[in-house]
Amino acid sequence: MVRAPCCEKMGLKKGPWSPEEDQILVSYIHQHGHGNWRALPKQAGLLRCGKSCRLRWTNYLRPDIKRGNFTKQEEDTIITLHQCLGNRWSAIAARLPGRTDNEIKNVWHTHLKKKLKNDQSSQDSKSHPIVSIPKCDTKVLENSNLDKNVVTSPQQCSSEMSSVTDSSLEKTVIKNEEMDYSSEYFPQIDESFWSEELSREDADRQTTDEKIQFQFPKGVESSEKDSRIDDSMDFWYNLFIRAGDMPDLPEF
DNA sequence: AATTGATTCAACCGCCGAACT
DNA sequence: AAGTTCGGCGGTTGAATCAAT
Repeated sequence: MVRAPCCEKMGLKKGPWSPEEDQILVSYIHQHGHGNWRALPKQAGLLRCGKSCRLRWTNYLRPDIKRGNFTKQEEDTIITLHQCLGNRWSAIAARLPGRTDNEIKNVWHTHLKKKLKNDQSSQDSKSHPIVSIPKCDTKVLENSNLDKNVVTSPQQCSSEMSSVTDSSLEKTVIKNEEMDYSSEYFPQIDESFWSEELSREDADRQTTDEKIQFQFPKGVESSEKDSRIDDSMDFWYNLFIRAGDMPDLPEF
Protein backbone atom coordinates (compact mmCIF):
# COMPACT_ATOMS: atom_id res chain seq x y z
CA MET A 1 0.00 0.00 0.00
CA VAL A 2 1.38 3.40 -0.93
CA ARG A 3 0.18 6.46 0.84
CA ALA A 4 0.34 9.93 -0.61
CA PRO A 5 2.27 12.45 1.46
CA CYS A 6 -0.09 14.19 3.82
CA CYS A 7 0.77 17.64 2.49
CA GLU A 8 0.26 16.74 -1.11
CA LYS A 9 -3.28 18.06 -1.01
CA MET A 10 -3.39 21.40 -2.74
CA GLY A 11 -3.50 24.61 -0.78
CA LEU A 12 -1.72 23.45 2.31
CA LYS A 13 1.03 25.74 3.51
CA LYS A 14 4.54 24.53 4.23
CA GLY A 15 7.61 26.08 5.77
CA PRO A 16 8.12 28.25 8.85
CA TRP A 17 5.13 29.06 11.01
CA SER A 18 4.00 32.66 11.41
CA PRO A 19 3.14 34.09 14.86
CA GLU A 20 -0.50 34.29 13.73
CA GLU A 21 -0.58 30.59 12.90
CA ASP A 22 1.03 29.80 16.24
CA GLN A 23 -1.60 31.83 18.00
CA ILE A 24 -4.43 30.07 16.19
CA LEU A 25 -3.01 26.64 16.97
CA VAL A 26 -2.33 27.40 20.63
CA SER A 27 -5.72 28.92 21.31
CA TYR A 28 -7.50 26.09 19.50
CA ILE A 29 -5.69 23.41 21.50
CA HIS A 30 -6.30 25.27 24.73
CA GLN A 31 -10.01 25.32 23.98
CA HIS A 32 -10.52 21.94 22.35
CA GLY A 33 -7.45 19.84 22.93
CA HIS A 34 -5.95 17.86 20.07
CA GLY A 35 -8.00 14.73 19.77
CA ASN A 36 -7.52 14.29 16.05
CA TRP A 37 -4.51 15.95 14.46
CA ARG A 38 -5.73 15.31 10.95
CA ALA A 39 -9.00 17.09 11.55
CA LEU A 40 -7.52 19.83 13.71
CA PRO A 41 -6.20 22.26 11.07
CA LYS A 42 -9.52 22.33 9.25
CA GLN A 43 -11.46 22.90 12.44
CA ALA A 44 -9.00 25.52 13.64
CA GLY A 45 -8.90 27.29 10.28
CA LEU A 46 -5.26 26.57 9.53
CA LEU A 47 -3.94 25.87 6.05
CA ARG A 48 -1.59 23.20 7.38
CA CYS A 49 -1.61 19.45 7.45
CA GLY A 50 -2.23 17.72 10.76
CA LYS A 51 1.27 16.40 10.85
CA SER A 52 2.73 19.87 10.60
CA CYS A 53 0.42 21.06 13.41
CA ARG A 54 1.40 18.19 15.66
CA LEU A 55 5.09 18.81 15.05
CA ARG A 56 4.78 22.53 15.70
CA TRP A 57 2.91 21.87 18.92
CA THR A 58 5.12 19.10 20.29
CA ASN A 59 8.42 20.70 19.32
CA TYR A 60 7.75 24.36 19.93
CA LEU A 61 4.40 25.49 21.28
CA ARG A 62 3.76 23.06 24.11
CA PRO A 63 3.73 24.97 27.40
CA ASP A 64 6.16 22.61 29.11
CA ILE A 65 8.93 23.09 26.56
CA LYS A 66 12.17 24.28 28.09
CA ARG A 67 13.92 26.78 25.83
CA GLY A 68 17.53 27.84 25.87
CA ASN A 69 20.90 26.16 25.89
CA PHE A 70 21.42 22.74 27.29
CA THR A 71 23.19 22.56 30.63
CA LYS A 72 26.32 20.53 31.15
CA GLN A 73 24.29 18.02 33.12
CA GLU A 74 21.74 17.69 30.33
CA GLU A 75 24.52 17.15 27.82
CA ASP A 76 26.12 14.50 30.01
CA THR A 77 22.76 12.81 30.40
CA ILE A 78 22.26 12.72 26.65
CA ILE A 79 25.73 11.31 26.08
CA THR A 80 25.22 8.63 28.68
CA LEU A 81 21.79 7.64 27.46
CA HIS A 82 22.91 7.70 23.85
CA GLN A 83 25.73 5.31 24.63
CA CYS A 84 23.14 2.88 25.88
CA LEU A 85 20.03 3.56 23.78
CA GLY A 86 21.57 4.68 20.50
CA ASN A 87 19.60 7.02 18.25
CA ARG A 88 16.38 6.48 20.14
CA TRP A 89 15.78 10.19 20.55
CA SER A 90 12.27 9.92 21.89
CA ALA A 91 13.41 7.51 24.60
CA ILE A 92 16.20 9.90 25.55
CA ALA A 93 13.82 12.87 25.47
CA ALA A 94 11.47 11.04 27.82
CA ARG A 95 14.18 11.30 30.45
CA LEU A 96 14.92 14.98 29.87
CA PRO A 97 11.86 16.95 30.97
CA GLY A 98 11.04 19.90 28.72
CA ARG A 99 13.31 18.79 25.91
CA THR A 100 12.04 17.38 22.64
CA ASP A 101 13.45 14.53 20.63
CA ASN A 102 14.04 16.93 17.76
CA GLU A 103 16.02 19.31 19.94
CA ILE A 104 18.10 16.51 21.41
CA LYS A 105 18.76 15.13 17.96
CA ASN A 106 19.95 18.56 16.81
CA VAL A 107 22.18 19.05 19.84
CA TRP A 108 23.64 15.63 19.33
CA HIS A 109 24.51 16.21 15.71
CA THR A 110 25.77 19.77 16.14
CA HIS A 111 27.56 19.64 19.48
CA LEU A 112 27.80 16.38 21.32
CA LYS A 113 29.00 14.15 18.53
CA LYS A 114 31.97 16.45 17.96
CA LYS A 115 32.55 16.87 21.65
CA LEU A 116 32.57 13.15 22.19
CA LYS A 117 34.95 12.66 19.29
CA ASN A 118 37.36 15.28 20.62
CA ASP A 119 37.18 13.96 24.15
CA GLN A 120 37.66 10.43 22.94
CA SER A 121 40.72 11.25 20.88
CA SER A 122 42.24 13.16 23.78
CA GLN A 123 41.64 10.18 26.01
CA ASP A 124 42.98 7.55 23.65
CA SER A 125 46.39 7.55 25.30
CA LYS A 126 44.86 7.03 28.74
CA SER A 127 42.39 4.51 27.40
CA HIS A 128 40.24 3.54 30.31
CA PRO A 129 36.57 2.89 29.88
CA ILE A 130 33.93 4.81 31.81
CA VAL A 131 32.00 1.66 32.41
CA SER A 132 33.44 -1.43 33.93
CA ILE A 133 30.74 -3.93 33.37
CA PRO A 134 31.76 -7.49 32.72
CA LYS A 135 31.18 -8.42 29.13
CA CYS A 136 28.93 -11.30 28.36
CA ASP A 137 29.36 -13.94 25.76
CA THR A 138 28.81 -12.01 22.54
CA LYS A 139 27.66 -15.16 20.80
CA VAL A 140 24.65 -15.15 23.02
CA LEU A 141 23.73 -11.75 21.61
CA GLU A 142 24.49 -12.65 18.04
CA ASN A 143 22.32 -15.69 18.24
CA SER A 144 19.50 -13.96 20.02
CA ASN A 145 16.46 -12.42 18.39
CA LEU A 146 17.32 -9.01 19.79
CA ASP A 147 16.72 -6.02 17.60
CA LYS A 148 20.18 -4.57 17.16
CA ASN A 149 18.84 -1.08 17.90
CA VAL A 150 16.98 -2.02 21.03
CA VAL A 151 18.65 -2.44 24.36
CA THR A 152 16.69 -4.94 26.31
CA SER A 153 19.28 -6.48 28.53
CA PRO A 154 22.17 -5.25 30.67
CA GLN A 155 24.80 -7.26 28.88
CA GLN A 156 23.91 -5.64 25.56
CA CYS A 157 24.26 -2.23 27.10
CA SER A 158 27.52 -3.08 28.74
CA SER A 159 29.06 -4.46 25.59
CA GLU A 160 28.38 -1.15 23.84
CA MET A 161 29.32 1.11 26.72
CA SER A 162 32.51 -0.56 27.73
CA SER A 163 34.22 0.60 24.57
CA VAL A 164 33.44 4.27 25.17
CA THR A 165 35.87 6.67 26.73
CA ASP A 166 34.94 10.19 27.77
CA SER A 167 36.79 12.52 30.09
CA SER A 168 33.67 14.38 31.14
CA LEU A 169 32.18 11.14 32.29
CA GLU A 170 35.25 9.80 33.95
CA LYS A 171 33.57 7.58 36.41
CA THR A 172 32.66 4.02 36.88
CA VAL A 173 28.96 3.70 36.40
CA ILE A 174 28.72 0.28 37.89
CA LYS A 175 31.10 -2.40 38.80
CA ASN A 176 30.10 -5.71 40.22
CA GLU A 177 32.33 -8.53 39.12
CA GLU A 178 30.30 -11.05 41.03
CA MET A 179 27.09 -10.40 39.10
CA ASP A 180 26.05 -12.68 36.31
CA TYR A 181 25.19 -10.35 33.42
CA SER A 182 24.65 -13.05 30.87
CA SER A 183 21.42 -13.05 28.96
CA GLU A 184 20.85 -16.49 30.38
CA TYR A 185 20.36 -14.82 33.73
CA PHE A 186 18.71 -11.46 33.06
CA PRO A 187 15.18 -11.33 31.78
CA GLN A 188 14.54 -9.12 28.76
CA ILE A 189 12.34 -6.15 29.44
CA ASP A 190 9.39 -5.27 27.29
CA GLU A 191 10.29 -2.23 25.21
CA SER A 192 7.34 -0.20 26.44
CA PHE A 193 9.28 0.12 29.67
CA TRP A 194 11.56 2.67 28.06
CA SER A 195 8.80 4.96 26.93
CA GLU A 196 7.49 5.48 30.43
CA GLU A 197 8.83 7.60 33.22
CA LEU A 198 8.87 5.38 36.23
CA SER A 199 9.84 6.11 39.76
CA ARG A 200 11.83 3.46 41.57
CA GLU A 201 8.70 2.74 43.58
CA ASP A 202 6.63 2.53 40.43
CA ALA A 203 9.14 0.14 38.92
CA ASP A 204 9.04 -2.07 41.99
CA ARG A 205 5.28 -2.02 42.13
CA GLN A 206 4.99 -2.78 38.45
CA THR A 207 7.44 -5.60 38.84
CA THR A 208 5.37 -7.26 41.49
CA ASP A 209 2.19 -6.58 39.63
CA GLU A 210 3.77 -8.04 36.51
CA LYS A 211 2.75 -5.00 34.50
CA ILE A 212 6.16 -4.88 32.86
CA GLN A 213 6.59 -7.84 30.58
CA PHE A 214 9.75 -9.78 31.38
CA GLN A 215 10.85 -12.55 29.10
CA PHE A 216 12.84 -15.41 30.57
CA PRO A 217 14.69 -18.20 28.86
CA LYS A 218 12.79 -21.44 28.94
CA GLY A 219 13.20 -23.57 32.01
CA VAL A 220 13.56 -20.82 34.61
CA GLU A 221 11.72 -21.74 37.77
CA SER A 222 9.03 -19.24 38.68
CA SER A 223 10.43 -19.10 42.20
CA GLU A 224 13.68 -17.74 40.78
CA LYS A 225 12.11 -15.17 38.49
CA ASP A 226 11.47 -12.61 41.20
CA SER A 227 15.10 -12.41 42.28
CA ARG A 228 16.26 -12.15 38.70
CA ILE A 229 13.80 -9.33 38.10
CA ASP A 230 15.08 -7.59 41.21
CA ASP A 231 18.68 -7.86 40.02
CA SER A 232 17.69 -6.59 36.62
CA MET A 233 15.80 -3.60 38.03
CA ASP A 234 18.75 -2.80 40.29
CA PHE A 235 21.04 -2.84 37.31
CA TRP A 236 19.03 -0.27 35.36
CA TYR A 237 18.38 1.79 38.43
CA ASN A 238 22.10 2.01 39.19
CA LEU A 239 23.06 2.66 35.62
CA PHE A 240 20.69 5.51 34.93
CA ILE A 241 20.06 7.06 38.26
CA ARG A 242 22.37 6.48 41.16
CA ALA A 243 25.73 6.06 39.48
CA GLY A 244 24.86 8.41 36.66
CA ASP A 245 24.68 11.44 38.99
CA MET A 246 21.98 12.99 36.88
CA PRO A 247 19.97 15.33 39.11
CA ASP A 248 18.10 16.83 36.19
CA LEU A 249 16.38 13.58 35.45
CA PRO A 250 12.73 13.27 36.33
CA GLU A 251 12.16 12.24 39.88
CA PHE A 252 12.54 8.49 40.02
C1' DA B 1 31.27 46.41 3.35
C1' DA B 2 30.90 42.31 0.58
C1' DT B 3 31.53 37.58 -0.10
C1' DT B 4 31.87 32.92 1.12
C1' DG B 5 31.87 28.84 3.80
C1' DA B 6 30.32 26.69 8.13
C1' DT B 7 26.93 25.98 11.54
C1' DT B 8 22.41 25.78 13.56
C1' DC B 9 17.83 24.27 14.04
C1' DA B 10 12.88 24.32 12.61
C1' DA B 11 10.43 21.78 9.60
C1' DC B 12 9.60 18.18 6.32
C1' DC B 13 9.69 13.38 4.53
C1' DG B 14 9.11 8.58 4.44
C1' DC B 15 8.48 4.70 7.03
C1' DC B 16 6.41 1.82 10.61
C1' DG B 17 3.17 -0.17 13.86
C1' DA B 18 -1.21 0.09 16.14
C1' DA B 19 -5.89 0.87 15.84
C1' DC B 20 -9.82 1.01 13.28
C1' DT B 21 -13.17 -0.29 9.50
C1' DA C 1 -8.13 -10.95 6.63
C1' DA C 2 -7.22 -7.00 4.16
C1' DG C 3 -7.31 -2.24 3.56
C1' DT C 4 -7.11 2.36 5.62
C1' DT C 5 -6.11 5.93 8.90
C1' DC C 6 -3.43 7.96 12.27
C1' DG C 7 0.27 9.14 15.41
C1' DG C 8 4.96 8.77 16.22
C1' DC C 9 9.73 8.12 15.04
C1' DG C 10 14.42 8.91 13.01
C1' DG C 11 16.78 10.82 9.06
C1' DT C 12 17.35 14.66 6.20
C1' DT C 13 16.91 19.28 4.27
C1' DG C 14 17.43 24.10 3.57
C1' DA C 15 16.80 28.88 5.15
C1' DA C 16 18.72 31.83 8.50
C1' DT C 17 22.55 33.13 11.01
C1' DC C 18 27.33 33.45 12.22
C1' DA C 19 32.35 33.68 11.46
C1' DA C 20 36.24 34.25 8.70
C1' DT C 21 38.46 36.45 4.99
